[in-house]
Amino acid sequence: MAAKSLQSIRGIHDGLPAEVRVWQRIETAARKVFGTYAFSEVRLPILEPTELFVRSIGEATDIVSKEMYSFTDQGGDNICLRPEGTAGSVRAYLQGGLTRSGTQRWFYIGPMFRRERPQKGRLRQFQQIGVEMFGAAGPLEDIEMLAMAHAFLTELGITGLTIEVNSLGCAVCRPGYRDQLVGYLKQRAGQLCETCNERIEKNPMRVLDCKVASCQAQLGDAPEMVGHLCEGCETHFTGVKQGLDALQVPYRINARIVRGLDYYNRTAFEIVTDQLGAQGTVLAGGRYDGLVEELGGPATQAIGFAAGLERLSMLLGETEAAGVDVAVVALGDAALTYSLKQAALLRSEGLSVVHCGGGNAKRQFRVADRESARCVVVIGENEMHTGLVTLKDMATGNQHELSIAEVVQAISG
RNA sequence: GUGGACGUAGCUCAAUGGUAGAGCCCCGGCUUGUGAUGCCGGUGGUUGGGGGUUCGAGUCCCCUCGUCCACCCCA
Repeated sequence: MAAKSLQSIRGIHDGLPAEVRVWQRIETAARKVFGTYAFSEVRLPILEPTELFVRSIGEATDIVSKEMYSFTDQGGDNICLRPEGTAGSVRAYLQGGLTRSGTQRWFYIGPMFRRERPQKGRLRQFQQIGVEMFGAAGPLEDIEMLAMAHAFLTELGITGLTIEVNSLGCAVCRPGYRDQLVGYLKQRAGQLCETCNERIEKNPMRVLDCKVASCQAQLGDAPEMVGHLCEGCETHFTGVKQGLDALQVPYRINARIVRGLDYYNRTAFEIVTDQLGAQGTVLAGGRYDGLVEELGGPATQAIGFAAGLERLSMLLGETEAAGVDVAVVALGDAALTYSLKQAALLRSEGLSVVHCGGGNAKRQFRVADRESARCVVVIGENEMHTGLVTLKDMATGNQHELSIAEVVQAISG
């Protein structure tokens, strides 16, 4: 608590070694699994024109209306820190001229920014692992997307997750359903909570998953989107369900999943846990068939999802530090330079080596212990003369005089 | 943006309005070529910051910053 004036910004945290180890575990799993589905990594800008998100996410959404870090730069351009990854991906897809290059399967890992009040599982700078597929027509891509998300979380060994799937309909069937729902809600407006009354006009589907018990009590027979799908959406949704069944991907229909962002249609899904308090959504996504065209490209069906790295991390627990292979203890000033050379030799063989800094033996062994070194190589004047080193196994306490080559053999083998 | 809880040593936490402490960690010694277990000693704090009440504030009041939890919303 010492230096008060120099703190990171509220809700923006440091990734220190213990945390980053867990992130890397997640990233490794993502690269492995997404690779098996032939997805390629993209690295996209963190700064984007503000207009991009206004046009894609929707001006009325909370993200755009109050959560974006946007500002005017020295040249007068209105730019912002990206609040999510899909809009930028679409922008890059179009800008890169890839609309005639066949299906694009992308994933990315990186920070996103939203100026919200921080709480459990919610930060102002957070990291997402996102996946986008452009040129994804049928239910088949939806199925593979869900299967890939499932495989990813399975690879991580996270249990207690539920895959929830819904269909949000499309421009054909959603408006009619919406009207019907609004009518239903208006009849019961008196019994609904204050926020739900605000939601009736702004985002009526959100009323369906209100947490207030008295609201839920009113909504038992509320109309649901899945009961009002047009023929195209119905066929699509049925195809998705059949495919998931065939692949034995466990899921349940949650007719009350709502997507906050304007661009979603048809398949929407969330993978949720009950272990993270109010922020139970660990991974979420869906289809956004209209967005590419909306942003000036050719009509292109697309689907994607994003997972919150920090939320996943909270479900995994600590990852043990790798620990160094060898700690070098140099005894006597005469052996210092020589010991540095021996350390370099060990490193050139690929071992991870810490030099304990010379000085008294006890201190150096304590350093070796704190570094969780598997072995200590002791180098003093005796060793300099014989050309050998003393290798001590820190677990057993046994030690022998060996050549460097034998040390490498003993540790690697 | 709204509401609630909290902020004391590097960490985890004590201290009826009356001299700021403990455990762990760290450093040193017992042992100048041997760690993790022992014993002895030591460093470390403007009690988040600022103001107020009081003879006296870590403790009470106000403001501010931050953390956590929830709402809103979302990964």
